[in-house]
Amino acid sequence: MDEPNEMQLEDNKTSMEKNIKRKLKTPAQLMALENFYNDHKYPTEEMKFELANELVLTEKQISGWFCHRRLKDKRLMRDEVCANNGRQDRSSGVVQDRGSGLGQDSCGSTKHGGDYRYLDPKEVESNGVYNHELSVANMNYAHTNLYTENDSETDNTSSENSSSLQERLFLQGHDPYDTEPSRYITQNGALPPLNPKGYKPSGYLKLKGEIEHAAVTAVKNQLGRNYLEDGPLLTVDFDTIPPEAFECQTANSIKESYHVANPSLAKRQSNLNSRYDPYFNKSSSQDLQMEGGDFGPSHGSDFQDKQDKKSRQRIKQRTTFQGRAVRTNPLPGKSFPPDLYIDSTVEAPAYNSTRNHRIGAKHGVERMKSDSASNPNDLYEENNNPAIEQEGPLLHDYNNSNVKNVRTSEYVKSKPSNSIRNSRISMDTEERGLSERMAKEEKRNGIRKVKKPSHESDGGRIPSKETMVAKRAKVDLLRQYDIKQEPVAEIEPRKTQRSAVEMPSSFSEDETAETSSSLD
DNA sequence: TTGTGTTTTATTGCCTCC
DNA sequence: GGAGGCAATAAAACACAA
Repeated sequence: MDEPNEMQLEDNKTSMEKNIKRKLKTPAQLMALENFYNDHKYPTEEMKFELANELVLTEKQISGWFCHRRLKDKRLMRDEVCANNGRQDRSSGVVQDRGSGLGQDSCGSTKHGGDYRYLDPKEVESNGVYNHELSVANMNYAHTNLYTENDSETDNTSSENSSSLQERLFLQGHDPYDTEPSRYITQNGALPPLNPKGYKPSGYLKLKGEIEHAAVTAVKNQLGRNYLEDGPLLTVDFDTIPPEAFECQTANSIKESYHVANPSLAKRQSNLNSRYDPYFNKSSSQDLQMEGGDFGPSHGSDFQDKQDKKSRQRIKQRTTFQGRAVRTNPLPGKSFPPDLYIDSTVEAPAYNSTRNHRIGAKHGVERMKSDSASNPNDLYEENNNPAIEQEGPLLHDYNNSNVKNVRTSEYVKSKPSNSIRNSRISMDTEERGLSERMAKEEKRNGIRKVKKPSHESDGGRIPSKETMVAKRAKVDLLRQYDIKQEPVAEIEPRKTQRSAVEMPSSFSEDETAETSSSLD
């Protein structure tokens, strides 16, 4: 009777002893996991096994990581919903209509009616997509294949996997939640067809997208050239729009929406950025060195450290990453998807300011670069880690996965961003993928007693999806394209703009709704 | 240098589904 | 009943401010 317990205790002991110090995943592992997670949020056993083998992790670790990763997304979504609800309360019905009939519910859950109820998260995330032989090394290729396959598919939102949908949407520049100015509004202010390629989101995406299009279009039209010609002007001038334009204080509310609705958000965003910036800045400064062709000699020196610190402090005050690496094709030999260029050239620079934060966001993976630059020997703690020894295979594959990476960066890039939106980006997929589960969760939560006030419910958490996206974007771009960042000095002029945190960088849904509501 | 806050990882228990 | 997933929790790792 007690034996199993004792055995268990012993096992736990040993396992605890083994894991006295929990080990952080190596950047390579994280990157692989993240990339894989993009495609398969619910990996099958086989997938986990393969992943575990490839990454030299246990299946348990893989499972745990995915589990936590999902939780993380979920949490972000929850926060976002909370934040949105807070703001929506102050806005008029347009916003709320947006979710009508869609089972929009209160903070912490997303019940989706319509098409998504047919989605089985598991099936969608794993089986539905995973038709390729799995190998971490092939993940990106699989992804690519998935793309092309889906592109040729007819619209069947209810049956397609959410990831592919998401990707396709992004690939086509049609984030249903998003309204990218360069795409969604033409020079004459008319709405372009929702889907030039024939894809049309159904259900929630469809309704939401259309509503937003109308709303956004209205605002965009009103803002006129500033918006159409140059994004940043929009945000910069946004504050100066006479109150009459919005019939009352909404002009301010737009500007302050984030702070008002969720002051902690801005604060946390700020914290986040400040926290993450150094990582990037570090790499940034190193990139500058790299640009000069000076890679190694100063690594690890005190001088270097001090310089880094100083430069970090200086650069931290600036806009760090302008996504220019994406804007200019760093690899003349390699083709960038047209979207990228369109996006880069046409997209309102206002987005850049926010993108800066996103791309500049730190993550362990990001450190991979900076660390590798600063201390090659310290790239990985585990020199004996086969996965790292396989850095060849592992990283090499990523290096080869241009399409994937471009997609990823595009994924980041093409989105007008703020912390709220960032969450949504990932949730587009996951909400649907998890909708069923979430519904159950809802159900369960109604019955289940909360043991403790969860820290998750503070509603102020900064979506680290942002960091994920930023991480991927930066790492992918920098690593795979060996991008040389442009000197900060070139970027500096933008620092006159308010930070992404402070200003609504784009027509996010809420802002749009607020403005459009007053337009009515 | 230290305290604080955040993120990440690991573990455990419960629930749902097959 | 087992497997898988989620939520809660603890703790390590990390970054930043004072």
